[in-house]
Amino acid sequence: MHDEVLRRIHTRRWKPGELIPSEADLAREFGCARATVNRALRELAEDGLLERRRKAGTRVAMHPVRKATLEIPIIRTEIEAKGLAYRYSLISSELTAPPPDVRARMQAAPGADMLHLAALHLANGRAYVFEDRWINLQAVPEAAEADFSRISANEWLVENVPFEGGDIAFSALAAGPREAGILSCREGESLFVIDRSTWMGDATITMVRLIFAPGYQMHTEL
Amino acid sequence: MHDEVLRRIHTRRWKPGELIPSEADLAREFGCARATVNRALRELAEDGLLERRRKAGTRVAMHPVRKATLEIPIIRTEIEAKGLAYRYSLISSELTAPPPDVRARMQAAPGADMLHLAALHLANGRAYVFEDRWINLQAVPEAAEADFSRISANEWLVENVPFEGGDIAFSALAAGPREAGILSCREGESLFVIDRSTWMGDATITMVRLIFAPGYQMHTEL
DNA sequence: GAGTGGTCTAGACCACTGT
DNA sequence: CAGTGGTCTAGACCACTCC
Repeated sequence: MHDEVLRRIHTRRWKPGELIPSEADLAREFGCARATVNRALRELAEDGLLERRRKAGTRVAMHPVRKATLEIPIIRTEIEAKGLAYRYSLISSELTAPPPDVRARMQAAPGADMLHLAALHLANGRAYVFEDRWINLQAVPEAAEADFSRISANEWLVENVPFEGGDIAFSALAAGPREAGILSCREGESLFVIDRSTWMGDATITMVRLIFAPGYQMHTEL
Repeated sequence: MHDEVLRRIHTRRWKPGELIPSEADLAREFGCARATVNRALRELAEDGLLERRRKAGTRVAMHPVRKATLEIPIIRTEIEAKGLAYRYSLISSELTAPPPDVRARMQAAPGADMLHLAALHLANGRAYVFEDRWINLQAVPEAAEADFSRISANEWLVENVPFEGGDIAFSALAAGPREAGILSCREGESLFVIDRSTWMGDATITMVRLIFAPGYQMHTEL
């Protein structure tokens, strides 16, 4: 069912922009229940291949906005999945007041201290990614007790703190003196960067910047 | 239903790694049909929050591999969605034999020419992204007739050529002389890059490298 | 073998929305 | 207001996989 509809889209029997038969008609044509048709069409709509509106019917998407699904793994898992040896090193950990931009984006109380961590993840002994993170202790008080010299905040948070949502931004950054020193690369080299923040309820839990060593590629399929 | 299960995960009433009741049990508890429970749990499993195995049952994911869904829009649409004026400029178009790495990745016949395009997309008159693309004319012969000085290959392909899948890689690149010239930036500046290829059946349709002007961020939510 | 999820059927009511 | 998709019920059979 799902596959047959997909075939009709790919073979252009149903062309982009075209209205396709209603669920009831398709159920009759395929000799199956409407629920089956509904599920197939709903899945294809979630994949961006169909556009559905009540009363108006179902159309083949004019511009199939393909959605790439990025899996965001724990860094240790990502490195070990490549068959490399993982090592982790805490660079610094301090309780301090965040700079204004961080405080603003985390909607934190003016006087409150936060946990600021810097750490390096290594693959086969070579710098892989530098993690610069702020943790909101008002939202996650138990983070004050965690031993981030043993386990990375990345891993500890995923295992211990549930979250409802967050946002991610990907960009490129030229290595400054600090990044060059930590990642053992030349100043000015082009580095891949992920900025991420996660929230639960109305509290921002953590903000992190991941700066990857030169040559890093993030890969996914369509 | 879906939301209530989500609540139980977030409030840790069901903890990571824990086995939750079977669909039949939950249907009794919630006083609803098993199909309803099934749909809710299936969706949460697709989001990476649950792990399901026949006979073994359903568990709360230990490491909730959150999946960020990237929407890959047409460049014109992306620029216009930001409220900026879109302009497009074809830099070069030639029919030529691809370099060995391109030919290898596209699994093309040794002697075959391909269409090689270079183009610039502008937002409010400023360089936004440089598009360097190869199109496999064996897979898409009608591309030879298209007028890529009028419509970008990006847009033409999305509208005219269906595809089954592809892969995307994101990385960072230091601007060389060519990129600096085209994107009006300094040599050595750090640029965000997307490499994408798409296929249909067993033929690779196109390979494209998108090099974005400095400061570009790709953004999504979790 | 037994218990789980995966998928389907047949039917129902509802919510939205274009005409 | 009529037609569409959105969601649900109650029941069934099957496929897989752990024991």
